[in-house]
Amino acid sequence: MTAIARAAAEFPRLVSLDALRTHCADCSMRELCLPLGLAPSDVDALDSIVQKRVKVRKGEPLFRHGAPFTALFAVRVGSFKTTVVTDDGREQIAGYHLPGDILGLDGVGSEQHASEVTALELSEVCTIPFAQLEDIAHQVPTLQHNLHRILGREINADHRLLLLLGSMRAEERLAAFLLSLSERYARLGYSPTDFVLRMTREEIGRYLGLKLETVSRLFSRFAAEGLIKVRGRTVQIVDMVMLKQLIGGH
Amino acid sequence: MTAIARAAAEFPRLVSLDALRTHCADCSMRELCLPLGLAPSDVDALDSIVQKRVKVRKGEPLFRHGAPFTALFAVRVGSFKTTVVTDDGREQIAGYHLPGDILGLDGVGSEQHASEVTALELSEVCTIPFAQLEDIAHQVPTLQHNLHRILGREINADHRLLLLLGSMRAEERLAAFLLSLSERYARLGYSPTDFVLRMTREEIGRYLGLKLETVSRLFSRFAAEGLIKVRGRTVQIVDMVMLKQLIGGH
DNA sequence: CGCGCCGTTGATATTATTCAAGACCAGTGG
DNA sequence: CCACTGGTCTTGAATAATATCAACGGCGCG
Repeated sequence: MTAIARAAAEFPRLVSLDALRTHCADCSMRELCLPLGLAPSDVDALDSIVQKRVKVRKGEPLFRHGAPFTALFAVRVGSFKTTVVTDDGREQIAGYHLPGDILGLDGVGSEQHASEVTALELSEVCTIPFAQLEDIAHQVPTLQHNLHRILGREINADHRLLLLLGSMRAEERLAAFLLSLSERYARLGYSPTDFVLRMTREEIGRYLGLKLETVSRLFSRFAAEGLIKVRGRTVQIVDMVMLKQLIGGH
Repeated sequence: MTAIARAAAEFPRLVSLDALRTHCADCSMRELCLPLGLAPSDVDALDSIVQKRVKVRKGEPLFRHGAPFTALFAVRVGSFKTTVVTDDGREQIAGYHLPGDILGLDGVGSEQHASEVTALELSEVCTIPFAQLEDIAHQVPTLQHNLHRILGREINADHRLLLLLGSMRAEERLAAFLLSLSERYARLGYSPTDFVLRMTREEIGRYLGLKLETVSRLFSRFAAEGLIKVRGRTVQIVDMVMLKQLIGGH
């Protein structure tokens, strides 16, 4: 593991204290977020409604199940989980979110959030009031189009998870999970092979539709088979090819 | 050949397109579909881009996995399924669709459809070219808002299915499936207790993440317990209360 | 009438869960 | 500095749930 990759994985980004407002134009997530492809003047328009950064501490909710839907959130720093619950309290984690991701999309379909978003570590988001976003999107076709694409990509991500939950065996699920994290970290400029999980075994299980013991056993087995190295939440992918072959190996 | 291509081939030019046009204003699905809450003049604007009805025969695809995304479709008559597939060919059914539902939302996130939609019986859809829909939505805020809500509701529906697949036992899944169908038929003005399934046991299984034998056994068991009556695909819900209690009964 | 798909049911195998015990690890206070 | 504590993680053994394999019945359609 390189020092840079390790540092990036282990420490949340430092936040400069002097900037009170978020400026999309300066944001390192610009190209992964809503402003993608916008003209500078349109980025300013978007900027004007984006409220200043909000810090969320580890374990704290950004919004709760049933809360009124007023805004979307863009992850700047840190990571989050989205959970859905049954009437009798069982939970399913519908997604893990990294910088650049947009949170709260589940509220777009109704007046209330059907899910709950919680920080997995000290994190930071930009708040984007939805009514105002719709107004500006109405004037800026590219922004409207970006919003559509973000909603559409959420649907695609959910479909991939449905496929995983509905048709894959436990070992395939975990392999797919690790590979998906790898890919996402790579896209953010981090190491695709070395990273630190931000969630517990139980949370991984609630995402993959498995019990925590099953997840733990699989980590041990993957390590014994030389596919990965694990030490607690630190994971190193040793044999990416085999891991990929594992999916679809019936 | 997809249904659209066939329709284009089958209707010669001498047939007046106007006569074949769908008019949202007259459509019985008006209040369940995109035009909801639109002023009459705005309905006309939407009408102007909605292409003539397309018939899709049983088992035929409306569009295939990987096909370029150009349009959304509104179900007028009949029913459809949306399927997602793994690289190695395993399928998951992500949704069943009834009149008033909008199909093809999975394409909004990219240039191509990630899923495939197939008719379960002789069905009929309206084709809504997406680029033109975005244009009109740009002029009609209510329509833009409706589009957002439709995308958002798809996310909510997917989340409910994730919850089902990730956290429910087989019997709970089937009960939830039957209750969800019941509710949707009721909303369409049909009986909430008596309906005919349009899909095979295997398709139900691919939706619920179960094998067809398991689905069949559960139907038999529910019938033996007096919850439902089954004859082939004809289902009658006898004890709605018990069926609801079954979910979350662990 | 017969063929093919669909559905049911039984016996068995497999997979993942449950229950249980203990190890590890970081933080805390004596 | 060390023991203590609570949460997390690992591992084993027994159990439960669902899948698999297999046979057969039935219905609808050509």
